[in-house]
Amino acid sequence: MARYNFRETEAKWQKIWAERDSFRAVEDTSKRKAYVLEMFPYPSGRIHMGHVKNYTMGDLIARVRRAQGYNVLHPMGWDAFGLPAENAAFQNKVHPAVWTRQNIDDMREQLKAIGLTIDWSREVATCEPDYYKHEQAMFLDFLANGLAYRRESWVNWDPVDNTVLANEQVIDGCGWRTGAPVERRKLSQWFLKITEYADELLEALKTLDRWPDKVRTMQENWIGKSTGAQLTFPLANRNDLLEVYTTRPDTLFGASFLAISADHPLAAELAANNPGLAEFIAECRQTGTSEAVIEAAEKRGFDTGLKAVHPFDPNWQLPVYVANFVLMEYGTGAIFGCPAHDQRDLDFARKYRLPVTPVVVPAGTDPNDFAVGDEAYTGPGALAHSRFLDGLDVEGGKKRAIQELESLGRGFGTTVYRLRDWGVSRQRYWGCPIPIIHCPACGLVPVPKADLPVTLPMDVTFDTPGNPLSHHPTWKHVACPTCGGKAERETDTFDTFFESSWYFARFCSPHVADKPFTREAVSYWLPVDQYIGGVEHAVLHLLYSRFFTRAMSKCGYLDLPEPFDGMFTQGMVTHETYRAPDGEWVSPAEIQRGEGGGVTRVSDGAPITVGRIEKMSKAKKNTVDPSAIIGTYGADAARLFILSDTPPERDMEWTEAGVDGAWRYVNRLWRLIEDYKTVVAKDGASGAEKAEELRRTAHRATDKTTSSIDAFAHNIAVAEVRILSNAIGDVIATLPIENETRPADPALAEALAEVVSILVRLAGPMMPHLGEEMWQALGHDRLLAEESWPVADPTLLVSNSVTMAVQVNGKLKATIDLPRDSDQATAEAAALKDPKIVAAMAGKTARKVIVVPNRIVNVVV
RNA sequence: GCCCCCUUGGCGGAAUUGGUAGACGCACACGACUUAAAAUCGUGAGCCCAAAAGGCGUGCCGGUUCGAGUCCGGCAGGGGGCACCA
Repeated sequence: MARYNFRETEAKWQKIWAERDSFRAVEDTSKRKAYVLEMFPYPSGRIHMGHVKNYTMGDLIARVRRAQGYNVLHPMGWDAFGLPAENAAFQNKVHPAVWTRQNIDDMREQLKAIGLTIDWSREVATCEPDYYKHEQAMFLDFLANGLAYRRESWVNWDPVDNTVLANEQVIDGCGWRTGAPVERRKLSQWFLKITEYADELLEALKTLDRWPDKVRTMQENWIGKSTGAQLTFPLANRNDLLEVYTTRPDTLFGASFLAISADHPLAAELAANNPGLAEFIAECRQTGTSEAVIEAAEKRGFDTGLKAVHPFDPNWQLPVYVANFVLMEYGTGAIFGCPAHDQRDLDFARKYRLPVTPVVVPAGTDPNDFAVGDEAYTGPGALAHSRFLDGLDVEGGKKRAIQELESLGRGFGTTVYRLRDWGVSRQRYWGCPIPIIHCPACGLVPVPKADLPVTLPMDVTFDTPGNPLSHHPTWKHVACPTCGGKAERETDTFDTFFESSWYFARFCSPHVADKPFTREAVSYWLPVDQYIGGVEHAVLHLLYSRFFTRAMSKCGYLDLPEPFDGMFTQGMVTHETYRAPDGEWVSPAEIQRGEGGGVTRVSDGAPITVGRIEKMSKAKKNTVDPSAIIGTYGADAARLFILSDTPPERDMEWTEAGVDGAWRYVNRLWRLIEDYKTVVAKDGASGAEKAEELRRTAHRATDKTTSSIDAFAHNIAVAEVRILSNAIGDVIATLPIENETRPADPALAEALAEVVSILVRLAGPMMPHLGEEMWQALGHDRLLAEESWPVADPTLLVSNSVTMAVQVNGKLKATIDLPRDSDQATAEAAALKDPKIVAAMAGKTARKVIVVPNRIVNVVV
């Protein structure tokens, strides 16, 4: 029998789906909708296995929902702005726009080879003016609504990419793309006011019950809500106040110093007349922000000589230091130090010989016997040495202290967030221009909406470092829209996360020209019912999009709090790594395995060391090209392997053996259909019984496959399909082929037809091309893509007899078959009669017998 | 340092949520077909024991329970997130 010809078949069905426009989404308010979305790709030039995994998972869901009668929106687009295009332009002398559009064309073809149910008529590319003009208008609306502003601030500067990075884009003190240690620079930047929604974004996490806990926790930590008090310390001999934030107002009587950040305005002022302090501040700024540096950095301070007055005691003065561990960006940039109950404060106090007074002591401890050594006490206890707070617990002390501060007018209870506003200015060319004009007379002037889009000039050069837009001879020179005088365009562009923060809404009506999307379209399609992507965006894209949805709602674009109703984060695709004797990484395509399991390089026979299994990366050369895989095994085999191997949220290891096994199953399924067509269901005593059993298997498989897909247990769904096909194969193997002319058993023939139809429909979303081919082979005129999902008959999910386990003292000794729902007495009697149980009881009498109906009998002796 | 997750055969992983541990697959071994190989089909397999009987088994120690992979406490190992956050 000929092998299944995937090359011909996959091309054929892809063509038919395209010709029939099978996957076009049309709004129809009479139908329930399902918006299935996978994170759109950056057009780097080639798709990778991570894309195949992502889009295969989404496609499985989209196909199942379609079969279940949902009106499905499953679009695709391109996150097309970004630095790689500029790097390519610099290296290959090709314009970013040309490079990007070529990559999009290449990758679109690669994606189509996977056989996805994408509505390509909705494709968008974020680098096109008809996309980004809408976000320019949106930005102006954000500005008008107080959600965008410009401010000079310390920023993270990536010295390799020559641009500013958002806090979310700095990982361990290094740029998220370049890995270069970020520098601190003070620049004027545009910010989006994400902090305005800090509390809403935090609170609404509770409503996102179809999101992974991991992502919700990460966002919660990132937002970093803390409650405490802000208090005022008057400075002695100076008509000035110092504002301090603390989460522990209860420990105020344990204070022994104040410390301000090196970036605090007061520090700068004092440094003007104090060279020693100026030098200390300069040293602080030099200290890097990387983990290693911070870990090693000593707590250091510089005594300013100033004294601050304790808010609860006008006669109590505390020294004021500038300290290297106080951050200007958090709280007020100033702290009070309570060494007994904070480790950093303790380290600092020991170094500068400051008092350490415990004011919280563990329950049952005498305050006068309690001392703090090298470790600060941060646990619960009773307040002591704290005047009016004495005896209260920590929480009570906080409340009482805040009450006192408020009545004295020296402070108030407050909430502080770790979340910073989102800096969106980037000093790059290949991004969306920020639609602002700097006028020497009028200041910051928004580009009038009628003049949008502000488009990128095409005649730019990349031979000088820095931003090509500011180098351009003419582009930035414009007349001020307000006064008509000479003015300059903003030459910064938006962070590319700006584009990806609203593309899911654009997909709802991608062709409207005068607005980003229509109200009707978004109110029908949004929120996205199922979003799928990598966990690396947990606090980047996923947080920005949530903010954007709220911001767009505030500006009247939408009426929606959350963009993504269901979120799923997929695991990565990994592969073994290979190294040649000279230490060079070797790609999987260049190696071969010998008889004895030895691995050598194909080109020169050099022995290869097999290394750890790691995320596929160009650096380690452990990548596998999806197009090569699809060329060798077909898209269906690749899809099946991805779905079957590992639970989707975990990292999967890509192996040749794995995809080879999937390919063999594709063939086996195809042969099964061919065999089915040649056999005849013969009659006999067992025919009806076999028919019944087969139908039970199929309906159980339907039930489990459906629930497994809904629960993202794709590997289980595949296993269920295999169980069903194995069962069908077993039955077919017992039947004669047609030319033996035996009379047919109608019951078995009917059951086989039903069960084979179920099998093909269950397998279709996993292996769609094979699915269509099998469906056609069964004689159907309609496409499988237009057929409905099988529904399990509940009466076939339970059988009439059950096998119960029988234990003696909790250890399995026998199993007994009983009619379903036998009563306890029957089960007990049957169990005690079983010879194995009699033997295991060794003549003893049962002290107790536990019967769980249809499950287990446990005899206790 | 803080927070979160994970640990089941040679491997990926199942287990109706406290009730027959190892579904389904990969790799392996043996057999059939073949001149031979590939492909295909069949059989086997957690570990110990020659086998049966039996015993032991879900990272380790303890607990709850008639019964624990599942619940509780402690420990070890691995992974992830945040991090001088007051």
